[in-house]
Amino acid sequence: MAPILCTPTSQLSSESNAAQTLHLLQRCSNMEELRQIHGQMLKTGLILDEIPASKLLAFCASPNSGSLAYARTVFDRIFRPNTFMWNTMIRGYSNSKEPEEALLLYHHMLYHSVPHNAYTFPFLLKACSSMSALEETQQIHAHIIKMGFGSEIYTTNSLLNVYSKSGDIKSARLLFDQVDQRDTEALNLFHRMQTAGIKLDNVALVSTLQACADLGVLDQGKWIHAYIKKHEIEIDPILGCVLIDMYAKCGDLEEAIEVFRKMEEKGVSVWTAMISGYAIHGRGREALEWFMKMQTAGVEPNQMTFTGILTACSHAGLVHEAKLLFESMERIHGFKPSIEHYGCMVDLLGRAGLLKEAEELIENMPVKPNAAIWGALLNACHIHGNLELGKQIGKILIQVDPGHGGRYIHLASIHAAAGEWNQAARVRRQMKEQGVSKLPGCSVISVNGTAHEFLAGDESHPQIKEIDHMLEQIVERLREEGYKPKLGDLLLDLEDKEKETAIHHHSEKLAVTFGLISTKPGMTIRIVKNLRVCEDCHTVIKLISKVYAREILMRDRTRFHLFKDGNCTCGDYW
DNA sequence: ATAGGGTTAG
Repeated sequence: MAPILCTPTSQLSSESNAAQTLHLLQRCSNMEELRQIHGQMLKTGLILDEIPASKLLAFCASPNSGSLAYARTVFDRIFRPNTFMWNTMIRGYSNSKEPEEALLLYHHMLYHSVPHNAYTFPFLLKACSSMSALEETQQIHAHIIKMGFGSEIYTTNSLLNVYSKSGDIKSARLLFDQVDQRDTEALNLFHRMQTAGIKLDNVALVSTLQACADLGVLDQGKWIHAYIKKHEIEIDPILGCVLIDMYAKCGDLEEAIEVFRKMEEKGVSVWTAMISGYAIHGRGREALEWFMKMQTAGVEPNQMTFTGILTACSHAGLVHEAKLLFESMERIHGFKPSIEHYGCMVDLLGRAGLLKEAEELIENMPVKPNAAIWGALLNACHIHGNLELGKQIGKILIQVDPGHGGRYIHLASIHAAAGEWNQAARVRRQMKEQGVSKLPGCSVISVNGTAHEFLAGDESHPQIKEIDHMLEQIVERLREEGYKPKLGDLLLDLEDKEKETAIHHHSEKLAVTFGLISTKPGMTIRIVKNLRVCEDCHTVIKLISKVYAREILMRDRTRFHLFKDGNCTCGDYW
C-alpha cells in the first residue's frame, strides 16, 4: 500500500463527511468501532485529512485504549506525520511497556527535522523517567535548551522530575553536584527556572526535597525551604511531610520541629514523619512522647505510625514499650501487624540480644518471612556473636537474595569472626562466581556548602596528603588512649600491617579526618555514609569525639550516630 | 493532547 500524505485541507473529502467522522471518532468507545471508522476513512479518502487522522491516532494510542500496535500501523502509513502525530506516538510509548520506542521515535523525528512543540518533551521525559535513562535525559535536556523550550513550565518540571527520580542517588547527585561543579545541568536548570521567573510548584518541590533527604544534603534542603518561604508557597500536608522528613534525614530535628509547629493542618502523616524522624536519631523516649501527644491531639495512628514508633523503640532498645505497643495494635487500634511490623519486632528483639524470642516470633508469625526479616535476625547474630545461627541464616539469605552483595559480606564476616578463614574465603568466591559485587562504601562530608566524597582507600581528594598526615597523627594519638585496630573480621588476604592500612583508609575515617582539618574547632562534623558504619570506624570516631572535643553526626544506612565525649547515641548497637 | 506528590522494618 502506498504511504498516505495528510494535508490540512484534503480535496477528496467533503466537509460534511469530515464533520460526521470527527463526531463518530469522538463517540467511539472500542477498537471494533474504530476499525470500521478507519475503514471508512480509507475508503472516502478522509484519512488524508490531518485533523481526523490525528484524532484517529490519538484514540488508538491513548493509554486506556490499549491498541498502540494499531496506532503504529496507522502512523507508519502516514507519509509526513505532523508534530501532533509524532507526539501522540511518543506519548503512547511513554505509557507502554516499551518506553525505549519513544526515544527511537524521537530520533526519527529529529532525523526528519519535524518541529517540536511544548508537548513533545514532557511525553519524552516521561519515557526517560520510566526507564531511568539518565544519559538520554541529559542529551534531551541539551536539545530542550537548544530548541528554546528551556523555560517551558511542563518541560522543566518534567526534567526536574526525571533528574530527582531516576536511579536513586545517581540522578539526584546530578542535581546537587552543583556544589562542586558549578556548571552541572541541574543547577542551570534551577537558575534558569528562577531567572525566568518560573515558580516551582508543590509537586516539583516534593521531588526535589526527597532527593535532598536521600542524599542527606542539608544545605540544599535549607535552600529549598528558603525558596518556599520566599515565594510564600503554601506548605500543604504532603509538602510538610517531606520537609519534615528532609530535615530529620539531614540531621536537623530541631528544624523539623519548627516546620511541624508552623503547620496548620497536622494530619497523621505529619505526626508520623516526626516520629520516624526521632526514630532514626535513636531518640526513642521522645518518639514515644510524640506518639502520646498525637493521640491526645485526637489523631489516630495508622500502620505507618506504628512502623515508625516500633523502629524508634528498636533503635533505643525499648523492648518493654515496643511489646506493649505491638500488642495494642490489634487490640486497641484494630490493625493486623504487617510484615514491616514483624520486621521491627524481630530487629528489636534481636538487637536486645533476645535471639530466641526473635526466632520464635518468626516461627509463629502468620506471614511468610522475607529477606528483611532474615536480615534483621542475621544482624542480631552478628552483633551478639551467635555464630551458629548466623551461619544458618546467612545461607538462607543468600538463597533468598542471591544478587545482594551485602548478604555474602555479612556471612563471610561471621565466618571470619569465628576464625573460619577458609569458609569466609569460600563465601567470597561464591559471591564472585555469582557475579555479585559489593557496593563500595562511600562517605560524604559537607564543608561550607561543598560536598566532599570519599571512598575507601581513595587518593583522589586534592588535599589527600594533608588528610593522610593528619590520619597518622590521629591513629598515634588514639593508640595512646588504648585504641587497637579491630582486624578480626576484615576479609582481605593481607598481612596485619596492610590490613591496618586498609582499615585506616575506610571512607568514614577519611571523611572525619578531612572534617577535622577543614572546619573550625568546636564545629559539628556532619557525615553521610551509604552503608552501615564499620565497627572499627565507630570505635575510632568515638575516641576522636573525646580526644579532639568534637561532636560528629553521622548518618549511615540505618540511622544517625551522634558521637560526643567518647560515646555514641546508638549505644553501640546498629 | 501535556509532567509531577508523602511519611514505613533490614
